[in-house]
Amino acid sequence: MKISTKGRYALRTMIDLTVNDTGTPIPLKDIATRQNISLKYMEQIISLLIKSKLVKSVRGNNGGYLLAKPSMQYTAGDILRAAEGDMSPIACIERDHSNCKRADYCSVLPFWLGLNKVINGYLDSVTLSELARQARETDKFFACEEQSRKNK
Amino acid sequence: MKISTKGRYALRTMIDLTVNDTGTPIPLKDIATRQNISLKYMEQIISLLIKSKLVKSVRGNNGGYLLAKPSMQYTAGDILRAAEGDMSPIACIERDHSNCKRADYCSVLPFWLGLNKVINGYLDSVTLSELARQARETDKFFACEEQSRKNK
DNA sequence: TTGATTTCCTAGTAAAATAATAGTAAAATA
DNA sequence: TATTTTACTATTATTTTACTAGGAAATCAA
Repeated sequence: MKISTKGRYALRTMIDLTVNDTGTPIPLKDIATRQNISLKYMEQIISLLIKSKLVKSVRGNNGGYLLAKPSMQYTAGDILRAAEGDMSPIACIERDHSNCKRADYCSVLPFWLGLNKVINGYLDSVTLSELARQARETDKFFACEEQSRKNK
Repeated sequence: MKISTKGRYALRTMIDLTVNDTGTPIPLKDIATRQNISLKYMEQIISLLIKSKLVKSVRGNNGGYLLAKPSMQYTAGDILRAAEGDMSPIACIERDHSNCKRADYCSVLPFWLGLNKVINGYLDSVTLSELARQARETDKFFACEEQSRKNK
């Protein structure tokens, strides 16, 4: 049960956008360089954030990306759910839990719902601004990179 | 970030062993039939539980499997960690978090450690006997089966 | 001691997911 | 018009998942 690079890179992207915010659009190339992530892969990940309206984009020369709202107003859950699609630990309880036809009979469902609750509860208790603050405190902004193919 | 069939089947196996406990070994064939899971796949999963000493096995005719201790003394975390290998949300913090060389500089690590804590804290707050009780209360013991290949 | 049953162990494999790479079109600006 | 940057789509290598398969070893009952 691991969070994929999509989620982790998305979080780092959002933190980077916050920490390096100057009011003008930040080109993805800058973020990719700072975070040492492939630009092309990054494009796909940020497109997920665009679709969920977490970031605004400006095309063309001097274009780039901007947070859609103040960093206080994002939770880690918002970002991870946008990137990973869903943060529920089992398929049965994605979005509406109308997924599993056996839900009415499933004796384990309450247990999974409880797990889902503590996970998303925690994720939504942490704001992007808090993550950015911690990143600013750390001298340089590094993030865990294990499990990416590139670094093996 | 999903729990795989290994973890889910392992949990169902342990619940089945508890609910159907009579003191004598329960053959895996019986569990596989009741739970509608491939016997051969089940063998691999229960071998993980054997290795972690969660169940005892008796070979030969009239053989089968037994809980190694009272169901009160297992947590869902014990079972899922045995089956899934680890229940930490990112590789950096598996077992000892000596995995990631950049741990000292990682500004996101505290966030992931927090997530890890709420996940495993929850998993360890639920006992097998509690899960078995809920299974007994439900008329028939069903468990969610979505996401397995067989059922698609 | 033979046959049936059951665990144990290892290898193989199809499908899906992951983590990218690649190319090109469209927009914007200088 | 050249350059920069986002936007979109396709392709691909690798890994993981979820099995299937076969046979050895142990145990018991007849």
